[in-house]
Amino acid sequence: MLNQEHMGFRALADPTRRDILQMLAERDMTIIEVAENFQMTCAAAKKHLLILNEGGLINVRSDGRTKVNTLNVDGMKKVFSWFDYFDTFWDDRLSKLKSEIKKEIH
Amino acid sequence: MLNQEHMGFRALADPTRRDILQMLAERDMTIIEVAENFQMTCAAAKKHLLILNEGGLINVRSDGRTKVNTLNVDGMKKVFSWFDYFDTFWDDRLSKLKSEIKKEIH
DNA sequence: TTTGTATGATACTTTTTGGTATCGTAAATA
DNA sequence: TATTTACGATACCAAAAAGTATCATACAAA
Repeated sequence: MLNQEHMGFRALADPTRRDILQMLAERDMTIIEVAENFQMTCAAAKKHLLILNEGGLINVRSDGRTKVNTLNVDGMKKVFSWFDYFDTFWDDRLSKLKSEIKKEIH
Repeated sequence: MLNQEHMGFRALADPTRRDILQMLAERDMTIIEVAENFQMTCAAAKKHLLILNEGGLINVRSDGRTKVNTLNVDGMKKVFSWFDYFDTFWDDRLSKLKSEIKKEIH
């Protein structure tokens, strides 16, 4: 196991885990719900959730006797911000934002 | 092999490959230069460059008898834009950008 | 106790990573 | 022209990491 950044990228390398994250962006889910939605066993879902957790991309909260998995926005931001290094290449994205903001101002 | 998006994320899963990308953001490099910079054999470097290429994150251009590896900005943007799905969670990042752009305008 | 939830522990297979060794080719030069 | 050299591609192998599948366990609540 390397650092947190690496674990985040590693967690994102799997398509199922990326889909789980997008679903968690919509609503919190128990492990059972994840397993049902992605047609896998509970044990398999557990592993994906564990890796997502180790990557700091999700949190787990106890709610009575069930556990609820939620998106960890800060963890997502950290991975997202790795791309900051390439900011100089994002000009069009920036200029798009600029024109939108100018519209907003006027 | 799945789709291009997946190959992009897969390519980013390795720390060495992320470092290679950051270096390519600074300057183009031959395979030999990559191998030297990361203290690995040419064969190992070749494999990383191949995976980066399959992920659409780099391009290779022939220059005389040497081959030059360059950052593929469009490919990088495609992976980067996967995070658009989570835009609603990025508010503070957006407002930070906004205030910077407003400063720039005035 | 039984049931629904969740976790742990293995065992097995596949993929990834990096090494050595080899081969091909284009260009410079003796 | 023949040879050497630089650059790079490929094949094969071993170790490590990751993915998959199954079975056993824990535990609270009805």
